[in-house]
Amino acid sequence: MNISRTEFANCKTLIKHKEEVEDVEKKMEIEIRRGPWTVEEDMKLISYISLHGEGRWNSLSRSAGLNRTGKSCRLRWLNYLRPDIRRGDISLQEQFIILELHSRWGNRWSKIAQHLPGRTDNEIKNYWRTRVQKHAKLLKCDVNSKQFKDTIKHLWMPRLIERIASTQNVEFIPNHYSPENSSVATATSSTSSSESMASSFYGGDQVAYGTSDPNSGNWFNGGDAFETLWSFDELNKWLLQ
DNA sequence: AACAGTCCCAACCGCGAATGA
DNA sequence: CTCATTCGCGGTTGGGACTGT
Repeated sequence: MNISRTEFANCKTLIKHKEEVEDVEKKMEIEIRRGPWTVEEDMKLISYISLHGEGRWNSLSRSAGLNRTGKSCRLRWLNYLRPDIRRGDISLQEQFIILELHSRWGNRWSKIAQHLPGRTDNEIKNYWRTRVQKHAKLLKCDVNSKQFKDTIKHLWMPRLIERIASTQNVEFIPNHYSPENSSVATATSSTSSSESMASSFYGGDQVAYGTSDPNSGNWFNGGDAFETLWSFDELNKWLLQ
């Protein structure tokens, strides 16, 4: 077994630390709060961060007077309380981006989330697990199988493009569009490939639409469940071809 | 109305990596 | 170099909401 010195040291530290924490918690009967956050806790966290900023979560938790772990505070802030969190249904465009980026990077939720302003990795992960995996289950195929990936690439994504093109004007193309990325113009017509559409939306590997205002009526809005894009029978027929 | 089954999401957990003393 | 602490990621789960019978 190959293990680096650092890894070995980390293992030892982890075990020792865990034992110590458990020991102290037992002895002192410290009541670390778990479960759903109360309004008061939220207010404490928000007001503390607005005054002192985020980071150093363990000490932040103590200083803010919260009987929570630093981890719990961080999660609550990042996934729920942050002011730039975008709520509501995942739009068609966002669905498209998730499908496209997942096909490239797999379960790299945080990386995918970087390309969806206001969406958290947790939200995207939940979306994938509840919606996309549900379809794979219905079709009785593995979500990582080539068959299912092909379904996404050749059926779902083109359908999404059609729907997006039919519901959006050219004016609603992403605001990072530039003349050198002229594929966008054709991408919004029904004959484009999903690849060119994808690159037009999120600018390849760069975060290209970070300036989109989540609250304005831009191309991000107008969510629509992708279940409405096709029927289950239709999907099944395609799979059996 | 009552119950059972399913869906969905907030929150937790374990782990590895990074950072600082 | 070692040890302690913190951060961030991906996987999992508990329970409320919703839907069907």
